[in-house]
Amino acid sequence: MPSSVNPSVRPSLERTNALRKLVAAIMESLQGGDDEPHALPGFPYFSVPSPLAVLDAPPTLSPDDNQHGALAALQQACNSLQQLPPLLAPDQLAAAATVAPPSMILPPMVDWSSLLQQAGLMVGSPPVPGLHQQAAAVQQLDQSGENDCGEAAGSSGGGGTGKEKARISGAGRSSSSGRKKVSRPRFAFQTRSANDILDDGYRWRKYGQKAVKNSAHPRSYYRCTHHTCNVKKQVQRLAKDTSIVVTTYEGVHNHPCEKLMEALNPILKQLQFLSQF
DNA sequence: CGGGTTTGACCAGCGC
DNA sequence: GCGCTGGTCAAACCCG
Repeated sequence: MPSSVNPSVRPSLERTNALRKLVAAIMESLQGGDDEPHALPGFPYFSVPSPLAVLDAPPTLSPDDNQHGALAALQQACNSLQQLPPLLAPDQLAAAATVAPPSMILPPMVDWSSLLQQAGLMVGSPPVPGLHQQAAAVQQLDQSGENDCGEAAGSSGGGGTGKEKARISGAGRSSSSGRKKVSRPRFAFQTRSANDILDDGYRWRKYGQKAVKNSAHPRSYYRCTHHTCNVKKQVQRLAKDTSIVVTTYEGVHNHPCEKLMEALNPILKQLQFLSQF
Protein backbone atom coordinates (compact mmCIF):
# COMPACT_ATOMS: atom_id res chain seq x y z
CA MET A 1 0.00 0.00 0.00
CA PRO A 2 1.38 3.35 -0.97
CA SER A 3 2.24 5.40 2.04
CA SER A 4 1.45 8.66 0.25
CA VAL A 5 -2.28 8.00 0.17
CA ASN A 6 -4.34 10.41 2.20
CA PRO A 7 -5.39 8.50 5.34
CA SER A 8 -8.70 10.32 5.41
CA VAL A 9 -9.85 8.54 2.27
CA ARG A 10 -8.41 5.20 3.18
CA PRO A 11 -11.28 2.74 2.99
CA SER A 12 -12.01 -0.03 5.39
CA LEU A 13 -10.89 -3.53 4.62
CA GLU A 14 -14.50 -4.54 5.06
CA ARG A 15 -15.61 -2.31 2.25
CA THR A 16 -12.80 -3.34 -0.01
CA ASN A 17 -13.63 -6.97 0.42
CA ALA A 18 -17.32 -6.34 -0.08
CA LEU A 19 -16.64 -4.58 -3.36
CA ARG A 20 -14.29 -7.29 -4.48
CA LYS A 21 -16.91 -9.89 -3.67
CA LEU A 22 -19.53 -7.99 -5.62
CA VAL A 23 -17.40 -7.62 -8.71
CA ALA A 24 -16.30 -11.23 -8.44
CA ALA A 25 -19.93 -12.29 -8.28
CA ILE A 26 -20.74 -10.17 -11.30
CA MET A 27 -17.84 -11.56 -13.28
CA GLU A 28 -18.61 -15.11 -12.26
CA SER A 29 -22.17 -14.67 -13.30
CA LEU A 30 -21.18 -13.13 -16.59
CA GLN A 31 -18.83 -15.96 -17.34
CA GLY A 32 -21.25 -18.64 -16.23
CA GLY A 33 -19.78 -22.04 -15.72
CA ASP A 34 -21.85 -23.33 -12.88
CA ASP A 35 -25.26 -24.88 -12.69
CA GLU A 36 -26.70 -21.84 -11.03
CA PRO A 37 -25.75 -19.02 -13.30
CA HIS A 38 -28.22 -16.53 -11.96
CA ALA A 39 -26.17 -15.05 -9.22
CA LEU A 40 -27.90 -11.78 -9.93
CA PRO A 41 -31.45 -12.83 -10.69
CA GLY A 42 -33.47 -10.56 -12.88
CA PHE A 43 -30.46 -9.27 -14.75
CA PRO A 44 -31.38 -10.17 -18.30
CA TYR A 45 -27.87 -9.84 -19.68
CA PHE A 46 -27.18 -13.21 -18.20
CA SER A 47 -30.36 -14.46 -16.70
CA VAL A 48 -32.44 -15.38 -19.71
CA PRO A 49 -33.20 -18.97 -18.84
CA SER A 50 -32.73 -21.63 -21.42
CA PRO A 51 -33.18 -19.82 -24.71
CA LEU A 52 -33.82 -22.43 -27.31
CA ALA A 53 -31.07 -23.80 -29.40
CA VAL A 54 -33.40 -24.82 -32.15
CA LEU A 55 -35.79 -22.24 -33.40
CA ASP A 56 -38.75 -24.54 -33.73
CA ALA A 57 -38.16 -26.43 -30.52
CA PRO A 58 -40.98 -26.36 -27.98
CA PRO A 59 -40.85 -23.31 -25.75
CA THR A 60 -39.40 -23.78 -22.32
CA LEU A 61 -39.05 -20.21 -21.25
CA SER A 62 -40.63 -18.67 -18.24
CA PRO A 63 -43.11 -15.87 -18.84
CA ASP A 64 -41.89 -12.37 -19.45
CA ASP A 65 -38.24 -13.10 -19.18
CA ASN A 66 -37.32 -9.68 -20.32
CA GLN A 67 -39.64 -7.82 -18.06
CA HIS A 68 -37.05 -7.48 -15.38
CA GLY A 69 -35.34 -4.17 -15.04
CA ALA A 70 -32.04 -4.50 -16.76
CA LEU A 71 -29.96 -3.19 -13.98
CA ALA A 72 -32.24 -3.70 -11.04
CA ALA A 73 -30.33 -6.56 -9.57
CA LEU A 74 -27.03 -4.86 -9.99
CA GLN A 75 -28.35 -1.72 -8.38
CA GLN A 76 -29.80 -3.83 -5.63
CA ALA A 77 -26.43 -5.36 -5.04
CA CYS A 78 -24.92 -1.91 -4.96
CA ASN A 79 -27.54 -0.76 -2.51
CA SER A 80 -26.63 -3.54 -0.17
CA LEU A 81 -23.27 -1.91 0.08
CA GLN A 82 -24.92 1.11 1.59
CA GLN A 83 -24.83 -0.64 4.92
CA LEU A 84 -21.12 -0.17 4.66
CA PRO A 85 -19.37 3.19 4.62
CA PRO A 86 -20.58 5.16 1.58
CA LEU A 87 -18.85 5.14 -1.76
CA LEU A 88 -16.04 7.60 -2.06
CA ALA A 89 -17.32 10.76 -3.65
CA PRO A 90 -15.62 11.89 -6.86
CA ASP A 91 -13.97 14.79 -5.05
CA GLN A 92 -12.61 12.38 -2.48
CA LEU A 93 -11.14 10.33 -5.25
CA ALA A 94 -9.74 13.51 -6.72
CA ALA A 95 -8.35 14.47 -3.34
CA ALA A 96 -6.71 11.12 -3.06
CA ALA A 97 -5.32 11.58 -6.50
CA THR A 98 -3.65 14.79 -5.46
CA VAL A 99 -1.90 12.97 -2.65
CA ALA A 100 -0.91 9.88 -4.50
CA PRO A 101 0.46 9.94 -8.02
CA PRO A 102 -2.15 9.07 -10.64
CA SER A 103 -0.35 5.87 -11.39
CA MET A 104 -1.01 4.78 -7.85
CA ILE A 105 -4.61 5.88 -7.83
CA LEU A 106 -5.32 3.78 -10.88
CA PRO A 107 -2.78 1.02 -10.61
CA PRO A 108 -2.55 -1.50 -13.41
CA MET A 109 -3.37 -4.26 -11.00
CA VAL A 110 -6.76 -4.86 -12.51
CA ASP A 111 -7.03 -4.85 -16.27
CA TRP A 112 -10.72 -4.13 -16.51
CA SER A 113 -10.94 -3.87 -20.24
CA SER A 114 -9.49 -7.31 -20.77
CA LEU A 115 -11.47 -8.68 -17.88
CA LEU A 116 -14.69 -7.33 -19.28
CA GLN A 117 -13.69 -8.46 -22.71
CA GLN A 118 -13.16 -11.95 -21.39
CA ALA A 119 -16.51 -11.75 -19.73
CA GLY A 120 -18.10 -11.02 -23.06
CA LEU A 121 -18.99 -7.43 -22.47
CA MET A 122 -17.03 -6.27 -25.43
CA VAL A 123 -16.08 -7.68 -28.78
CA GLY A 124 -16.61 -11.33 -29.31
CA SER A 125 -19.84 -12.56 -27.91
CA PRO A 126 -23.54 -12.18 -28.44
CA PRO A 127 -25.27 -9.81 -26.11
CA VAL A 128 -27.44 -11.91 -23.92
CA PRO A 129 -27.27 -15.65 -23.70
CA GLY A 130 -23.78 -15.93 -25.05
CA LEU A 131 -22.60 -14.60 -21.75
CA HIS A 132 -23.33 -18.01 -20.38
CA GLN A 133 -21.21 -20.83 -21.39
CA GLN A 134 -24.36 -22.79 -21.90
CA ALA A 135 -23.76 -23.47 -25.53
CA ALA A 136 -27.28 -24.61 -26.07
CA ALA A 137 -28.53 -21.25 -25.00
CA VAL A 138 -27.73 -19.76 -28.34
CA GLN A 139 -27.97 -20.95 -31.83
CA GLN A 140 -25.06 -19.71 -33.81
CA LEU A 141 -26.61 -19.57 -37.21
CA ASP A 142 -23.52 -18.75 -39.13
CA GLN A 143 -20.00 -18.21 -38.03
CA SER A 144 -18.30 -18.48 -41.32
CA GLY A 145 -18.10 -14.74 -41.55
CA GLU A 146 -15.34 -12.72 -40.03
CA ASN A 147 -15.80 -10.01 -37.49
CA ASP A 148 -16.36 -7.09 -39.75
CA CYS A 149 -18.11 -4.89 -37.31
CA GLY A 150 -15.87 -2.05 -38.15
CA GLU A 151 -16.82 -2.04 -41.75
CA ALA A 152 -18.19 1.18 -43.10
CA ALA A 153 -21.86 0.95 -42.45
CA GLY A 154 -23.89 1.46 -45.57
CA SER A 155 -21.05 3.34 -47.19
CA SER A 156 -23.50 5.15 -49.35
CA GLY A 157 -22.07 8.52 -48.73
CA GLY A 158 -22.65 10.05 -52.10
CA GLY A 159 -25.02 12.57 -53.51
CA GLY A 160 -27.71 11.95 -56.04
CA THR A 161 -31.40 11.42 -55.84
CA GLY A 162 -33.01 9.04 -53.44
CA LYS A 163 -33.49 6.50 -56.15
CA GLU A 164 -29.89 6.83 -57.27
CA LYS A 165 -28.73 6.46 -53.70
CA ALA A 166 -30.89 3.44 -53.27
CA ARG A 167 -29.44 1.95 -56.40
CA ILE A 168 -25.87 2.75 -55.42
CA SER A 169 -26.21 1.56 -51.88
CA GLY A 170 -28.14 -1.41 -53.06
CA ALA A 171 -25.28 -2.40 -55.26
CA GLY A 172 -22.72 -1.79 -52.56
CA ARG A 173 -24.77 -3.64 -50.03
CA SER A 174 -24.32 -6.97 -51.66
CA SER A 175 -21.83 -8.59 -53.89
CA SER A 176 -20.39 -6.24 -56.40
CA SER A 177 -19.01 -8.35 -59.22
CA GLY A 178 -20.87 -11.48 -58.34
CA ARG A 179 -18.99 -12.34 -55.15
CA LYS A 180 -21.04 -14.11 -52.56
CA LYS A 181 -22.46 -12.06 -49.79
CA VAL A 182 -20.08 -11.97 -46.84
CA SER A 183 -21.86 -13.61 -43.98
CA ARG A 184 -21.35 -12.49 -40.44
CA PRO A 185 -21.74 -14.32 -37.15
CA ARG A 186 -25.40 -14.64 -36.34
CA PHE A 187 -27.02 -15.69 -33.12
CA ALA A 188 -30.68 -16.36 -32.61
CA PHE A 189 -32.59 -17.05 -29.46
CA GLN A 190 -36.16 -17.06 -28.33
CA THR A 191 -37.84 -15.40 -25.42
CA ARG A 192 -41.37 -15.73 -24.25
CA SER A 193 -42.51 -12.21 -23.64
CA ALA A 194 -45.25 -9.74 -24.26
CA ASN A 195 -42.62 -7.25 -25.31
CA ASP A 196 -40.92 -7.48 -28.66
CA ILE A 197 -37.93 -5.52 -27.55
CA LEU A 198 -35.44 -7.15 -25.23
CA ASP A 199 -33.52 -4.73 -23.11
CA ASP A 200 -30.06 -6.07 -23.82
CA GLY A 201 -28.30 -2.95 -22.68
CA TYR A 202 -27.44 -1.67 -26.12
CA ARG A 203 -29.17 1.09 -28.01
CA TRP A 204 -30.88 0.21 -31.25
CA ARG A 205 -32.39 2.19 -34.09
CA LYS A 206 -35.11 0.63 -36.13
CA TYR A 207 -34.44 0.91 -39.83
CA GLY A 208 -37.06 -1.30 -41.36
CA GLN A 209 -40.01 -3.55 -40.96
CA LYS A 210 -41.29 -6.23 -43.26
CA ALA A 211 -44.30 -8.42 -43.39
CA VAL A 212 -43.20 -12.02 -43.11
CA LYS A 213 -44.69 -14.76 -45.19
CA ASN A 214 -46.96 -17.10 -43.24
CA SER A 215 -46.84 -14.89 -40.22
CA ALA A 216 -49.27 -12.33 -38.92
CA HIS A 217 -46.47 -10.46 -37.22
CA PRO A 218 -43.94 -8.36 -39.09
CA ARG A 219 -40.19 -8.64 -38.74
CA SER A 220 -38.40 -5.57 -37.46
CA TYR A 221 -34.86 -4.60 -38.33
CA TYR A 222 -32.61 -2.80 -35.90
CA ARG A 223 -29.09 -1.41 -36.05
CA CYS A 224 -26.85 -0.56 -33.12
CA THR A 225 -26.75 3.22 -32.74
CA HIS A 226 -23.09 3.27 -31.75
CA HIS A 227 -21.22 5.17 -34.48
CA THR A 228 -18.55 2.59 -35.13
CA CYS A 229 -20.69 -0.47 -34.55
CA ASN A 230 -22.50 -2.22 -37.35
CA VAL A 231 -24.33 -4.88 -35.39
CA LYS A 232 -27.86 -5.58 -36.51
CA LYS A 233 -30.69 -7.52 -35.06
CA GLN A 234 -34.00 -8.79 -36.30
CA VAL A 235 -37.00 -9.26 -34.10
CA GLN A 236 -40.09 -11.22 -34.97
CA ARG A 237 -42.68 -13.34 -33.33
CA LEU A 238 -42.87 -17.03 -33.90
CA ALA A 239 -45.70 -17.88 -36.28
CA LYS A 240 -46.48 -21.06 -34.38
CA ASP A 241 -46.50 -19.43 -30.98
CA THR A 242 -46.87 -15.68 -31.07
CA SER A 243 -45.99 -15.38 -27.41
CA ILE A 244 -42.41 -16.15 -28.35
CA VAL A 245 -40.10 -13.49 -29.67
CA VAL A 246 -37.25 -14.58 -31.91
CA THR A 247 -34.29 -12.24 -31.80
CA THR A 248 -31.45 -12.67 -34.26
CA TYR A 249 -28.20 -10.80 -33.75
CA GLU A 250 -25.80 -10.30 -36.62
CA GLY A 251 -22.23 -9.33 -35.89
CA VAL A 252 -20.62 -8.51 -32.60
CA HIS A 253 -20.42 -5.20 -30.82
CA ASN A 254 -17.07 -3.45 -30.93
CA HIS A 255 -17.88 -1.43 -27.84
CA PRO A 256 -18.95 -2.21 -24.31
CA CYS A 257 -22.55 -2.38 -23.29
CA GLU A 258 -23.35 1.18 -22.34
CA LYS A 259 -25.92 0.51 -19.67
CA LEU A 260 -23.86 -2.14 -18.02
CA MET A 261 -20.71 -0.08 -18.06
CA GLU A 262 -22.69 2.85 -16.72
CA ALA A 263 -23.78 0.75 -13.79
CA LEU A 264 -20.43 -0.91 -13.26
CA ASN A 265 -18.32 2.20 -13.59
CA PRO A 266 -18.72 3.50 -10.03
CA ILE A 267 -17.89 0.08 -8.67
CA LEU A 268 -14.93 -0.40 -10.94
CA LYS A 269 -13.56 3.01 -10.12
CA GLN A 270 -13.87 2.30 -6.45
CA LEU A 271 -12.23 -1.05 -6.79
CA GLN A 272 -9.41 0.30 -8.88
CA PHE A 273 -8.81 2.85 -6.21
CA LEU A 274 -9.09 0.31 -3.44
CA SER A 275 -6.85 -2.20 -5.12
CA GLN A 276 -3.86 -0.13 -4.15
CA PHE A 277 -4.39 -0.92 -0.48
C1' DC B 1 -33.89 20.45 -33.25
C1' DG B 2 -31.99 15.96 -32.85
C1' DG B 3 -32.89 11.29 -32.60
C1' DG B 4 -35.96 7.55 -33.38
C1' DT B 5 -39.93 5.35 -36.06
C1' DT B 6 -42.85 4.48 -40.04
C1' DT B 7 -43.44 3.13 -44.54
C1' DG B 8 -43.20 2.87 -49.52
C1' DA B 9 -39.77 1.98 -52.85
C1' DC B 10 -35.79 -0.24 -54.48
C1' DC B 11 -32.51 -4.01 -55.11
C1' DA B 12 -30.42 -8.72 -55.03
C1' DG B 13 -30.95 -13.51 -54.64
C1' DC B 14 -33.36 -17.50 -55.59
C1' DG B 15 -36.52 -20.82 -57.60
C1' DC B 16 -39.23 -21.98 -61.43
C1' DG C 1 -36.92 -13.81 -67.82
C1' DC C 2 -40.27 -13.39 -64.27
C1' DG C 3 -42.20 -13.27 -59.83
C1' DC C 4 -41.53 -13.74 -55.00
C1' DT C 5 -39.14 -12.73 -50.80
C1' DG C 6 -35.92 -10.68 -47.66
C1' DG C 7 -33.03 -6.79 -46.62
C1' DT C 8 -32.14 -1.95 -46.89
C1' DC C 9 -32.75 2.92 -47.85
C1' DA C 10 -34.46 7.39 -47.01
C1' DA C 11 -38.16 10.87 -46.92
C1' DA C 12 -41.69 11.99 -44.00
C1' DC C 13 -43.26 11.96 -39.66
C1' DC C 14 -43.28 11.85 -34.55
C1' DC C 15 -41.75 13.01 -30.02
C1' DG C 16 -39.31 14.81 -26.06
